[in-house]
Amino acid sequence: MAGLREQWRRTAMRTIQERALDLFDERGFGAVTIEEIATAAEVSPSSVYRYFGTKEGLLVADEFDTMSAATLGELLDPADPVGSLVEVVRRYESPKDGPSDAQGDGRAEVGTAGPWRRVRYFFTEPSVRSAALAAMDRAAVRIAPLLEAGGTVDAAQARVLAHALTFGYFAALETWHDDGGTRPIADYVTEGLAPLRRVWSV
Amino acid sequence: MAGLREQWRRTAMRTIQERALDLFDERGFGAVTIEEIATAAEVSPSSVYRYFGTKEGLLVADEFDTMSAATLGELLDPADPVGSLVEVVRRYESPKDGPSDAQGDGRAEVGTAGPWRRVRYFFTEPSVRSAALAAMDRAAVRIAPLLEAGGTVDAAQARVLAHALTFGYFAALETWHDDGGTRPIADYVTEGLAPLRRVWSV
DNA sequence: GGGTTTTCGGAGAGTCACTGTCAGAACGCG
DNA sequence: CGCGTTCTGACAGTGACTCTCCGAAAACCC
Repeated sequence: MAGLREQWRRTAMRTIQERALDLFDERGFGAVTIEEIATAAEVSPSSVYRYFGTKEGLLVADEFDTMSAATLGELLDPADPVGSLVEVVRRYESPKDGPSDAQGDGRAEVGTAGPWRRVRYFFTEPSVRSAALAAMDRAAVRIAPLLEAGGTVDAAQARVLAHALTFGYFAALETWHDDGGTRPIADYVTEGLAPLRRVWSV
Repeated sequence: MAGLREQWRRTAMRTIQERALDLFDERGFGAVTIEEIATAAEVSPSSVYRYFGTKEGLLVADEFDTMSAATLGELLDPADPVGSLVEVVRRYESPKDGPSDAQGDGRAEVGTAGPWRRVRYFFTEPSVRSAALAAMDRAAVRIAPLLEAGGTVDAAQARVLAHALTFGYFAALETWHDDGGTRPIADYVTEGLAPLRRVWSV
């Protein structure tokens, strides 16, 4: 099913991202060129653009972008979107893949390993932050119709609430980052978005 | 008080923006270079960058960015931020400066004149949209501490709610734009953000 | 398994947004 | 009018990003 091409494409993308992260961590985002990343990953600069579109795209690869509408619909409960969001975060933030104790030294720290390694740049590099905001916006556009299907709000309100959810998540993520990334992200989302729950309470 | 320099700077900025809008409307955002804008406005490209930073900055000149914290504090009521936002929009959207009937033909249309002329590009040019999102984000960062001072939420929640407000406004603005821009923006904000009011209701 | 089609990565050239630096000019002030 | 400050324009440079073309390898068909 997964052809050779598709398979190689995935591994290539992962290695490109890892090499890029290595270079970014070493010398800073701005001081690394696409050409250097391409050389380090043993691909052409063209491929980096084909895969990720922009330099920021190397860090902001939105999982929601590739997620089908059906899958998204399963995850999100229109009656309790905040709860659904927390659940998604909690599931994605599994101990194995999460940032906690990735090096076995008993300490969790932002940017050491796991899928959250890249998140650090969301809040330190302005251009990356902007790209992350754009990703949140795209997610909101896809979530809005699902909220509308819930029934209690119209299309315009669903659009507003979808943005409130995704960017509220972003804000919670920043608080998590500012805190040093030790406690689970899901906790920050739960606490930070608590006031928003009132919107959907009877 | 306003020295000659400051005065000339302001008029220069306005003419640059107007020339830029003219060119954008005529040939599209992507097809116009900074150099062409500079030539049309009879300034150097350096000045364009000095004034606006980026090409998108020509369209996304955020009023909140230049607004002092004190002024912002006066406008925003922590007990009813949604109402404050509606009030600010209503005041800014005065009939004279607004998009309504600017040509005296009895029709209001998006992008014909007034301060809302540039808003059209927020929702048609991806890079401009991204810049607008970044401006909303900056506004949220400034608003958050004011919400916290209200007393009912902590810092993390204030950050979430500030983002919910600013990006909710953005969403309402898009609905307004999609509708053709005939009805007042304040109406869209009022209706779109209505569910968010529940957050602050007793 | 051989021939055809389709797809995809690499190479190269080109555009343009954006960043510095620097010298000169205009302004503000005494 | 003279002096220090501030702003402007000119210039060169960097690098992100786009576009096009070509060869190779995978996918498809028999």
